Amino acid sequence: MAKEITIYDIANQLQISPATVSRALNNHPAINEKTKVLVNAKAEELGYRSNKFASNLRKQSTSTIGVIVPRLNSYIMSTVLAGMEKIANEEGFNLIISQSLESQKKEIANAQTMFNSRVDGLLVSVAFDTDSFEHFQPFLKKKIPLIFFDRILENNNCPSIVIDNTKAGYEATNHLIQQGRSNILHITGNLQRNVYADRLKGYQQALLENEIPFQKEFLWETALNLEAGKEVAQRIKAMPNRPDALFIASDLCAVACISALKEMGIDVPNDISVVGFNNDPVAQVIAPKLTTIHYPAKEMGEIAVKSMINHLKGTMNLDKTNAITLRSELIVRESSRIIEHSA
Amino acid sequence: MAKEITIYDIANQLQISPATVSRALNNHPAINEKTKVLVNAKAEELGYRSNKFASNLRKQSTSTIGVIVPRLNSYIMSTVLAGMEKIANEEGFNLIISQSLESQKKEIANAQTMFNSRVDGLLVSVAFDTDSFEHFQPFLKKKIPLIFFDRILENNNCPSIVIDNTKAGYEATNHLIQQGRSNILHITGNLQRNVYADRLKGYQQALLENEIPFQKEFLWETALNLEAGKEVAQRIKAMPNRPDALFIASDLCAVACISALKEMGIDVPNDISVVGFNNDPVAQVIAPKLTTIHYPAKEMGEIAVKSMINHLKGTMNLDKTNAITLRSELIVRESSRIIEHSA
DNA sequence: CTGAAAGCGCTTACAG
DNA sequence: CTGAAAGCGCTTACAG
Repeated sequence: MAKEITIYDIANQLQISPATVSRALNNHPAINEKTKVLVNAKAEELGYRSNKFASNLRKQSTSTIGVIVPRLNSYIMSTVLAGMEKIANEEGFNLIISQSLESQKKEIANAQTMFNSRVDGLLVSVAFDTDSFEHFQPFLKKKIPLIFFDRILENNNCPSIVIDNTKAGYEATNHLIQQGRSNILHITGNLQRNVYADRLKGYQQALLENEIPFQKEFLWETALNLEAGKEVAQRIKAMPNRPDALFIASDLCAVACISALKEMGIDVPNDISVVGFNNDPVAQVIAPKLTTIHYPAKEMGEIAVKSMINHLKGTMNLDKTNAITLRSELIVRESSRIIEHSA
Repeated sequence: MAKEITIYDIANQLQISPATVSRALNNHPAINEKTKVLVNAKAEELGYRSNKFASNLRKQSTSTIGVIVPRLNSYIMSTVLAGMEKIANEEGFNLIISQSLESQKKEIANAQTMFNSRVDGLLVSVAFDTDSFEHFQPFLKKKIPLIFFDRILENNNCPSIVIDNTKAGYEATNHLIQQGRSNILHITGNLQRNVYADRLKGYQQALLENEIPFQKEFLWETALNLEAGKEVAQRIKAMPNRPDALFIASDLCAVACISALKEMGIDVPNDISVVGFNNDPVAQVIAPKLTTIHYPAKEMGEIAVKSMINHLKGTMNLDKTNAITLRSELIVRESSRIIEHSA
């Protein structure tokens, strides 16, 4: 293996000190422009590459941001991560990504790994069953900034980046009511999580405003995945009094449910109208096309990393920031349009 | 900020040398078991965490594997990454992930960042338009192992992890022929990429064996995304002699195309049967359900990282490995069954 | 089984 | 604008 070039090699060849080389390479304002040019040229010539480990060791910082997500392979999360990677890459930061696989236990292990990796900051969307903040305490103690996004933990003074799930839930439900529906079944995930709890709040609020009583039997907590969608359809089929609409907190689940309903001969939207959540690409390719809430996933990722980096650079202080709320949007398509069909 | 605990603190409190502490912490065989127990207990007590930067600097290795993918937010890639993360996490390695966004230019920049981050190994699936190996040469020169997966670059002595795309393409096409189809349109991506070139080979092979002439007009190179699927449907509608089957090298594109065809009143599978590729969850939730090739994405990610780590640890030498081929599988569903419909 | 000592490649407070 | 020197926290060849 060829020997690595260091700042000492550059310093020797240029007959200047390593300190000057280091400063020139880092574009230190006190260094003469000509020296900088010389140093950079020589660095290029020798194929120098900075040793981040020496630098990190010395500076006691890592330019690395940790990210813990429930899973990598969901539409929302992979899109959030794509946004995060984009900004981190542009800003010269590295991302260390790990997945909790919806288990608090794995999330705790991941948090510890992140801690030991000395990430400069941590971005977290929590698992289905996380009910403790304990594993994040070490970060706060060390003043390592911690930002929650999407699925957040409350009451811990950490900033969060979310959409207004209550508003989104309200709009989804209200839209169904405007279409003349009143027996609206709400299919959701673990209600311990803000995203689902808030969507439920919005659902209830819309019912209340329209003087439709909320029925516990019309609230189903599921895994919100493909399989859950099929099961929901089965259960609906068996109901003596079927709902006339569904508000399902995930598109993939909604689409699986619609597909199963159609196989049973139940017409969507005429027998049952459906609204999903996320604006997953899948929503556009089924028939009928799925009405849903657009979730700004890429933007959420970009803003999360951007906020973190600004905070780390000191250009923005997050300590006073409580929450950043992004705009979501109801997208009406055929799955909830009862009167007319699309051409 | 509380002061970080180092091995010197442990050494002082235990009245032994830092060298012994270091060895005990790393479970060095020469160290007395009792000493190890003592050191570990004290480390725990003081809240010690190893400084990876000092360790990496000294050891000249990083326990970090770089991954460059075309994009994070596709079903296949996010699933591959999920598999990679799982193994890396279990083995105590970190992953640095970046996306080329299908551009060679960005891929070059990412490769350089990986190089400067001194990854111990690099895993790459190349962009649509990558036509040079130049940006990977620095890794080979430094003997940093490089493994290609899914979209590979050939003739460079790097091991690759792939499925047998030719066989998969053959099976998909042959299945359509067995169903009585003979005007089979093949929708694919950039043919510079092995995955698409090989699927085409399989397609041609199946035609040849069945004495169906290959027609250039029945091979369409597209972006293989949702929009492309819609456009394909438009173009088909305008054709005087429409194909009776489609083999589309991506499920999402296939599903978008089916959806558009149905809106035009073209029946799938009776007018046109369709086979996709990947076994994206979306394949199961449309009507008709999509016949496709199951792509072992998670396994591919797991094997890629596992192979890399084994190589780095010296338990497996990759230098003689040319390619690891994973099993793919044709999954027949309704979109290509002409005779009978599912119950 | 343990220790003393050197060194990995940087950065920066201090001095000039 | 530049330099000398110390130190970040480890690991390991060498010695005993």
